[in-house]
Amino acid sequence: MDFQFSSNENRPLMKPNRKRLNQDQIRLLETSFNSNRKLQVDCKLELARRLGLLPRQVTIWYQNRRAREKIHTIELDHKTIQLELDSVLAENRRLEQEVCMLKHELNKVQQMLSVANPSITLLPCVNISDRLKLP
DNA sequence: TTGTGTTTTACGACCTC
DNA sequence: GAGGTCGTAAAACACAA
Repeated sequence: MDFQFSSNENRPLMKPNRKRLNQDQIRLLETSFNSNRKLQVDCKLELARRLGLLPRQVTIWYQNRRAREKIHTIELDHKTIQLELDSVLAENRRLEQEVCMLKHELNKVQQMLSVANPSITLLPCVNISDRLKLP
């Protein structure tokens, strides 16, 4: 394996000259990953042998693949929650409109009653709607 | 080209069993 | 202690300007 060195001679970096895995290597790793998210030792050694990689590289690939899957899952969850939130907000708007309309109707009925019988005490509709509010 | 954003490989620190 | 996650560096790559 090729190595490159840091320009800082006090702290030489031993970083391997990285090469991306080819499509065949990725295909085999993906197939293996889909059958088991956790890498067994014997499986790692077999994969490394078949792919011409170091067992350490197979380990790293699995770690990174799990991390990518986790990010993908979180993104999907986020989208799902966002859709649910949008739906709840839409329902909330609809209910608010309904409350407003009912308050209006109640007002009209109270007005009609008070005209028909002035001795009736009007209910403050604002209090009625307040009772509908959740804590 | 080249500047820039994204993806992939690799590793160290820390955690769990 | 082996192997996991998490955060990150940096190489590899894609692509617009």
